[in-house]
Amino acid sequence: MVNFDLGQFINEHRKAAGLTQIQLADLAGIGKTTVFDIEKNKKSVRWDSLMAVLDVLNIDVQFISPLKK
Amino acid sequence: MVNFDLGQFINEHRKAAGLTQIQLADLAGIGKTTVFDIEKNKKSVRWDSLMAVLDVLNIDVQFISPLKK
DNA sequence: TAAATATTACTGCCTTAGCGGTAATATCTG
DNA sequence: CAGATATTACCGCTAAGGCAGTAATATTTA
Repeated sequence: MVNFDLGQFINEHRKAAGLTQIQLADLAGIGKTTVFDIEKNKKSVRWDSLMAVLDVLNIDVQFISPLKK
Repeated sequence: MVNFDLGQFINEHRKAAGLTQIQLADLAGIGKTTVFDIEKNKKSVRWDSLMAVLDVLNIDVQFISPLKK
């Protein structure tokens, strides 16, 4: 997961879903600017904004640690 | 990953690491208030703040989707 | 129990993410 | 190519996240 390009990952999934940035923004309930920022790997976006996008694109998030849970 | 309690997950890892909230905040380069908010599952925190905490605690993030990568 | 430490909560200030509107490119499509 | 569509970029405004300081509880430890 080092240097993982989340922006590109999301971009690919958005296009695979046949959505424009504006459509994705509307579905996620956020602004188009934020979608653009996320795909450009802006790190200071809000966690819930990112989650909303991942949810629309059916992308799951997993937290892995040596202290397996 | 439905209804995953990230706040508690982080709380457990912080204690396993023997860190107080203030120590974790300092190591992550963020304020103690933010660490508190994260452990309380505040969703509107910034993505980079959360990442900084996960990094200190050696927790990896993985994004999973049907369109396997 | 008492003292020390940690967590939770609240306050006010400052910074900035998020936003829509707009426009300039870039890309797709007939 | 020309038109339509999409992406990228920039602009101010506003709401709210982040912060240190402080204090009230809660927890731990001697």
